[in-house]
Amino acid sequence: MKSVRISQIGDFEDQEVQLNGWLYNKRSSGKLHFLQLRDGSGIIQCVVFKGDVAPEIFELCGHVGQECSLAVAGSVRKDERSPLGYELGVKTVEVVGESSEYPITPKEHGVSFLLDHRHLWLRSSRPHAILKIRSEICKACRDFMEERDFTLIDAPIFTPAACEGTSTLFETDYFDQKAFLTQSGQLYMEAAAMAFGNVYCFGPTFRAEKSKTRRHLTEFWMIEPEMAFCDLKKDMEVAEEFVYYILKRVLEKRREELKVLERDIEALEKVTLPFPRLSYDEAINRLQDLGSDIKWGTDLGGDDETILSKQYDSPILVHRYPLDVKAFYMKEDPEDSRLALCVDMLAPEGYGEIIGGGQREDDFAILTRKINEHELPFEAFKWYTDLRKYGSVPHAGFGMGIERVVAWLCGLKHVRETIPFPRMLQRLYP
RNA sequence: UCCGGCGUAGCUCAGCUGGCAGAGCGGGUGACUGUUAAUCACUUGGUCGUUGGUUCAAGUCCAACCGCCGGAGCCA
Repeated sequence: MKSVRISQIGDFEDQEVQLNGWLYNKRSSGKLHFLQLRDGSGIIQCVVFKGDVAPEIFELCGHVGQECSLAVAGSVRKDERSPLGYELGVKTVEVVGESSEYPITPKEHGVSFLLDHRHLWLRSSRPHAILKIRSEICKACRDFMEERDFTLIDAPIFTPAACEGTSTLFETDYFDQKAFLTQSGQLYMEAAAMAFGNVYCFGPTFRAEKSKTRRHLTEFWMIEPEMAFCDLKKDMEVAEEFVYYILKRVLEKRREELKVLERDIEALEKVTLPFPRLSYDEAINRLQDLGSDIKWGTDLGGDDETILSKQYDSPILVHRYPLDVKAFYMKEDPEDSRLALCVDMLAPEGYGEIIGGGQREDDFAILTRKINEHELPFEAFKWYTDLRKYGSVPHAGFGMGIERVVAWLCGLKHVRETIPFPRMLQRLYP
């Protein structure tokens, strides 16, 4: 008999098939058992009628536990009462693997309990929907880069030094020296951009920051494009087109999952190109008008980002922050030496920063001075300054945090649900 | 690191001015031919986070510690 996936069940109406899956839930009513079977592609109700199956099969179905794995055979039939449109009229059931007292019941659970059981929680409909959307977003990212002729260049995970200061790095032994887990692939992408033109990396990054907020993980995934012969203006255009492309893909392909998550889809459909652009100066004035006590020269706080982004339906691009609050590699604005040619993209609905990027300092003398001013070890960055000695060109790029984009598109309060196995200040298990 | 809050059954929680440890869900048994987090009956289940203190008596009051949650800073 043919084994089929639940998502394909409509192609087999009135045919006998075998389904392989796990028992999601069960209800009984005298001479009937209703088995909700889950196989990762969908959930279907399998109806076991006492008159249709052997007595020992009916008895067995009364005692199978939640998440018991089953091979169920029967006939596919259309049924208006089913959310799927079809159910299975069961002929035989075989237990593949027993399960009893499964910890995650259909009732409510707390965050800590669910995260302690993340390896099992993945089976539930909500994590399932989120991770399907994450998968779609990752694919959209790669498709966009592929279509725009970006070359995938994988950045190293072990690095000899920080790119933005050492306080937030995970340190590890590397034979007879120290190594750090990467907090960005950007510097390596700059080298690669000089070789390939347009490049990107996509992988995990690590921050040892002891931050406990809904927007932070110690291990998170970032996609970092870098473009040679590119200025801030073009950088912002690529960034907005990229985010819009991802959004459209999710709306097109993952509507069912958004519904499971009860996402306000209309809010996502309001996003249009081009995204509003605000200079840092304008943002500060705007925030002060809205009642914030923020002063020129400081970075935007979480509350400020929320207040600002709630003024718009689309993500916004805030550009040209004060040089002093930004990393050493940011290029100075030739029109105002207090400013950096950088940009942050803030997602709407208060989701905050999803992209940070900008034009890089391409002058050898200025970059060397900046490294010293930031008290960074020059030896560790010697290779990086070489890029300014041998055919330096204007170049720019950005980094997008995948988890924050997933949180925004899914409408989630906390990024811990956007990654299969979150790593946080208080969590390294499972 | 700082500021708040919470630790009671497998889970979610109630437990008042200190006086016999509780509910719902889950697990088990049974009833029911159409259930949708099924329903109904019975039943099972406890080192009240840890240590110390006050008291005739502490889940309850006090102290310290541990764990977790929320927020801030920093960032994607």
